[in-house]
Amino acid sequence: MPGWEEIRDSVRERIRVREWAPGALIPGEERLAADYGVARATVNRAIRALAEAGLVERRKRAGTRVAELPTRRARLEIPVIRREVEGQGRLYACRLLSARPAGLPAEAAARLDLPAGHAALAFETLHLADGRPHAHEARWLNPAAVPPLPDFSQISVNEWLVANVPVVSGEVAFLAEAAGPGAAAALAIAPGAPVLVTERTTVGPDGPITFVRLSHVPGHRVSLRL
Amino acid sequence: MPGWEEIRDSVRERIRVREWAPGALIPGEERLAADYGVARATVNRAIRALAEAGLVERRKRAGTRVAELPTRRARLEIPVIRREVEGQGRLYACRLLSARPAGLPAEAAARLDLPAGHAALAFETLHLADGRPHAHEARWLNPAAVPPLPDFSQISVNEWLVANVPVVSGEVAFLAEAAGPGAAAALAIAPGAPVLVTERTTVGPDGPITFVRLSHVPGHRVSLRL
DNA sequence: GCCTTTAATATGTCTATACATAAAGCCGAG
DNA sequence: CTCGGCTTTATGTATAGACATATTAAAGGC
Repeated sequence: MPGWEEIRDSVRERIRVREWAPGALIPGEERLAADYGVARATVNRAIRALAEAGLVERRKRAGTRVAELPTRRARLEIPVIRREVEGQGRLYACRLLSARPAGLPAEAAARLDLPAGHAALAFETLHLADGRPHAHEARWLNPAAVPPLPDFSQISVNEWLVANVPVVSGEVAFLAEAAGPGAAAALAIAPGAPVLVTERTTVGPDGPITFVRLSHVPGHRVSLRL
Repeated sequence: MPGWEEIRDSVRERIRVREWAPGALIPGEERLAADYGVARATVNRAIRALAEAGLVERRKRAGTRVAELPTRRARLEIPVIRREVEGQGRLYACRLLSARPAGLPAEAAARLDLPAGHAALAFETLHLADGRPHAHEARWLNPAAVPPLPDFSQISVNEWLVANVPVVSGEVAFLAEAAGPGAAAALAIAPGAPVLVTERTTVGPDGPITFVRLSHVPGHRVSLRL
């Protein structure tokens, strides 16, 4: 008696060998349930898993069809930097370079959907791995959206936020740019060297929370498994 | 009578307001089901969704506890480039710059877990959006792992692979580097300009399939929603 | 006291059944 | 011929009950 995972695998295989071509309808749950000799709920679980993986598309009444161009989906687990570093067996440390009130620069304002110049707190942090620069963080925090701040000499801004402010939605983006003077100095690299930048915007229940730009040391790879 | 999504939201909220602190056990399914007045399966569906989102961790017998550092997960939908470009309302085109047998270079070999110099097919493709360079693709294909190849003047290598070769596992990585001479010429940018590179490795049922390096035009952002 | 076996327990899954919901397609009114 | 509304149908969700499985905690043997 097959379980839902076996049915999922079997259906995936039947799609692979083109028993059902891309774009074609596959049999309904009722039918598959009878074929496999299981209850419809079991088939539902299996096909739903394939739908979540993007291999099939389901619509009520219209049935389930094999996706035309199976969009692969990768999951990125966004790590707290400390964990990422420690996960590589290296010693983590961070230094708060500056923390001061500041108006939002245009780019941060646009990402946070707030007016440029909006009152914010600006943080600059250097993350270290084994004592050497790992990433330079520039962060703008919307004070209206977070509880009173603690003393950030003890805990990194990021970790405090992760643990204390609920996130409703957000965005992560990757881009490449030439290292700016601030980041280059902090990371001890040549200005203009290509750096991988991850930008993160998070929105909480009380509005936009924070916008972070992380400039990674050259050679850094962000990797996701499929 | 609440559905599983409402229960999921309710539990998420109760975690948010610290009714159950990070690391703490939350009540068992049986108990929650009684509290909410639903069947256990409904609670199971709700809590499982939270577990998949990384907000709680479940273990048999041990129960469900609130995750200590809620690792946010982002989903990246890896688009066929044509779709990505067309999704922005721009006209897509691609030009196959070269296609020839070649030994695997060291980097590609390492990623594919094949010996350096292993027989492969090397492709170079330029992707265009609205007639202007969008990305430069260097690809190595393991001929042993794919069916006979079609004529790639009609369809892009990528699209043919997506539609014709099943992928078992793989990896996507982002990094920044200075544009190499080949990519710089193809993209019509200054050599040494910072470019975002996405590397993709895919493995199929018959072994490693392909390794791709996509060099994007400066200013390109890859963005994921949380 | 320490190690092994056993029982208790929370989650995981399956079943059979029922009703809800969305949307495709039919059909009649205008 | 077109626009609503109705019917049909596949998926979505809920339920009570059962058994499976993984783990922990307790009981037992040495």
